[in-house]
Amino acid sequence: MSGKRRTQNELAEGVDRRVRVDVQRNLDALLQAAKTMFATSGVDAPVREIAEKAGVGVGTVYRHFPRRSDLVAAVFRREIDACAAAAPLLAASYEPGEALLKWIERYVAFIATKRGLAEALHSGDPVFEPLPLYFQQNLEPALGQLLHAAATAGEIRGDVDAGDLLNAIARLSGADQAQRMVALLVDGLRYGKKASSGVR
Amino acid sequence: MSGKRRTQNELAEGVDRRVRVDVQRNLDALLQAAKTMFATSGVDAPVREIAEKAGVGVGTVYRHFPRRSDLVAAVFRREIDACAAAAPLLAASYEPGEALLKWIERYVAFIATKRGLAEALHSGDPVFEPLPLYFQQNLEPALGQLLHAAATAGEIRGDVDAGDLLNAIARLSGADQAQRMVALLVDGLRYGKKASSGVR
DNA sequence: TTGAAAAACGGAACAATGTTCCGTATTTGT
DNA sequence: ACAAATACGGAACATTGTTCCGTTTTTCAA
Repeated sequence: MSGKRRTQNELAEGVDRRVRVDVQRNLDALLQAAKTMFATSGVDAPVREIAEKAGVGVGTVYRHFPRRSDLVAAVFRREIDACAAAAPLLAASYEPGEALLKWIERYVAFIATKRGLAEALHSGDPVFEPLPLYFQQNLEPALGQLLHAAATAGEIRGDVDAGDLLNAIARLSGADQAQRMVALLVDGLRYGKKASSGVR
Repeated sequence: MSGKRRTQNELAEGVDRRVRVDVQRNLDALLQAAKTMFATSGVDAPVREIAEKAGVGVGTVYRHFPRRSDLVAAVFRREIDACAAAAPLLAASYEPGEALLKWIERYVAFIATKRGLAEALHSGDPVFEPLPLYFQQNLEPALGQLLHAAATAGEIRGDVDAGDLLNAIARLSGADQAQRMVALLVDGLRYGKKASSGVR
């Protein structure tokens, strides 16, 4: 016992203790429970209930997610990723205009299942700060591609900002008439398009 | 003193005791305080603070307004009325298309000053039930007139529902890019219009 | 003017929730 | 197997909406 092993409090930097198994287990259970809870009761589901459903104490929740919103963010990150990933797939399978429409449809469906998310997303509440950022960084490029392609193809006008559109749709979704309102917005996209090839 | 006067506990129906002066005074103070509070801190301002600013106890607040949202509703009713009243005025002073645009502008400004209202308005929360109804009943006819007039003049399409548009704008407002998004929505209005007379 | 009934008042007390704290239990590395 | 490190659970605290009730104010008629 003389080599370069680390006794208890020997050093402090560059450790590599592997993550404890219970941590991973609890984190998974938590994320799973939260996902279910958010889908059924909305993003305002009480932390206590989520913790209980996951079989852990609230302390555990808050150690992993300092703020309630961090949990929300974590749960949605996955689905956001999935939604973003759908863009290139659609772009490869359909013509520009069609791909754009289909992706928006997908996006609307995603937002719709998250009762209260759209509201929380952009409502001054500082607690939900991380979410919009992640949304933007991931969904904006995805939509941007589709938008650009469609504009190049002359299907829509070219001066629409992906971020704006993302926000607008998110805000519109959740309403009873969301479908119609989004359709109206999409028509707005076509309003000043340069060519008028594919519109009937 | 024998006529038809009511002694203390004589009858129970059809009384006409005039409203107590303190009631009116407190109600005014409350409405005023709430209005200010909502404008500065948003509609989520704590009841306690509003009560304090008005110089009354929370009990008084709740006697007048059973639910927190009732207070919110009362405060906004006035401004909603004012906004609705602006429609016929604009209609009389401008041509259909112009009047519509100006009113929407007015409406956007109104919504913008109420941080959080747009979100609360249509967010499942049963507490804010009375608001949407009042909005609809007062603003829908107002916008409906303008919409109809503009459609008749061929400035916009004729299949747009006033309620839908009201909701959509309310949801869009509050965002940083609200201006642009609403503009996009308005362009959507013009998309399928029958004639193309006044558009440059 | 006066006094009792009616109405309203203020704020303590209660309930629901987010968040923090800390004594205890679990896991890890030797 | 043991000690240090880490994580755990849940009680306790803070904030806010809402209810309750003893006290105060106002009204009305004599």
